[in-house]
Amino acid sequence: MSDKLIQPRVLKGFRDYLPSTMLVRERLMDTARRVFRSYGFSPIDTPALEYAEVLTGKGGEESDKQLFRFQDQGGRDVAMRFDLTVPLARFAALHASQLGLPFKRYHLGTVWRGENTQKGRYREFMQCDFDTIGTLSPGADLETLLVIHDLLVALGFERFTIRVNNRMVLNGLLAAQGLSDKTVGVLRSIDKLAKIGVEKVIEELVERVGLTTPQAEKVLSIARPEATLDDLDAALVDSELGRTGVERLRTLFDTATAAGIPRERLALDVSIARGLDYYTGTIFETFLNDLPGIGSICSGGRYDNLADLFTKEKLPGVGASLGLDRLLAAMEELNLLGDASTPAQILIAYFDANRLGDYHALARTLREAGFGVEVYPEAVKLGKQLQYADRKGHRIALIAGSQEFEQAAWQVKNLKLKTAEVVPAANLAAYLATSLQ
RNA sequence: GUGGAUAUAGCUCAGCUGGUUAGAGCGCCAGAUUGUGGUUCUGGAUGUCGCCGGUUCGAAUCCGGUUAUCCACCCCA
Repeated sequence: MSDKLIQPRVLKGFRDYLPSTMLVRERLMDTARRVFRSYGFSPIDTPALEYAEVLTGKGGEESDKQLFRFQDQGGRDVAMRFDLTVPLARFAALHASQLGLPFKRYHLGTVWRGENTQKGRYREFMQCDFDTIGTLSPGADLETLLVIHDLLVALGFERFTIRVNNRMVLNGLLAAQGLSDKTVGVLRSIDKLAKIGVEKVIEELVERVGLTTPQAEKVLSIARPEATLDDLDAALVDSELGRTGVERLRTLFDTATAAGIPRERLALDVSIARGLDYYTGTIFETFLNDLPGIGSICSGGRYDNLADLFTKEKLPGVGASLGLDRLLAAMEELNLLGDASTPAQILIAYFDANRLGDYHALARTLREAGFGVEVYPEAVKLGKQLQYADRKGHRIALIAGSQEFEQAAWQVKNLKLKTAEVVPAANLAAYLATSLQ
């Protein structure tokens, strides 16, 4: 053998997933799929690798810088997808004629960004996107909000806030004052509101963005967190665009409430900007109340011109993206991850060395009845097998030796409750079903 | 991409101004207990001190580089 070993390692920002993490990760994915499908979204998939020109140009300079980009073996200029929205635009432009509009799809996929890492920020991570394209209706905006809400609830969260904004509001305000060219700078500054406070933001708007003090104060009058829709209307008397945005927000809040979304989970927040330049209307960001610092775990919005680069056909859309791996990091931080590392709830002990066939016969019967069952592979002493079951997170251990086989019964040990009971083989499946509920 | 901090056993960390065989707690393994797990007791194993190089009689300790992680900026899921 070679005496020089290769160091086992992974790239910065890339990670291995152990069973205890992966079990949760797959459960989150299953939940997301279930919720998306329940609203009628259909699955699609697209390649991880695209022509670089497909991915550049739409997300802005920042995303171009973060692309993993290289030449393939045929000399083509290619890049790893940076998100799932731009590939959707390409996909929709390519297949528009077969899709039928409006088109609702979901897409769970890995994306890659060459940015610096931090907790909850990786270079490879999974996004769970859902979008509705081909309609300008406020109904689609509402449905997007409902999906975000129901998704979070289905994932087991209760304390979260969906912050809602509409890009027209700020754009309208700035346009009315001839400040349209300063939009990006203004957004960047007011995005820091929660971190650095009102005064610092005004300072920055004046010194770095170049607004006058009254203009900066006007911007802050609508961007501050306590602002209400009525405040917005008052500030936007001379901007039709801005008032349209406020009207959209009002409709969204009203219909969401009518549809049964608890009002305390929604917040108006004109300061959320979203970096990606393609959003044109409604914008969503979702924060966990118990861990806001990790950032938005589900973001999205309305983009009315996404496919413009690829087709002359008008393809507006609205949707959002769940950051599965960031959510996972948040759950780890909040101690919401279980420690089970097996998907099988039942372990059958290999107790009597001559009964291997009997143990596996029972395992197969129980699997047919829908249980996850593992048979311990070696006939080692019982204590060791139980310890294994305990550590792996099996909930039930089934044990049978000569005594049990004589009475056609199984000892059922509940590892969590530390109880044991002898159950006739005929009743076993029913007994397990109730105790595993 | 910019600035800063950190890197010692599976985990959390100690190791003072460089000095012989690098430590603790938890965990792990074995036994007490050859039909029963998380408690207790007894015993045991564990480390290229992130990696590469330099200074030195001598480096976990000092210096340089490198890689990774964390924090801030930027940005974002």
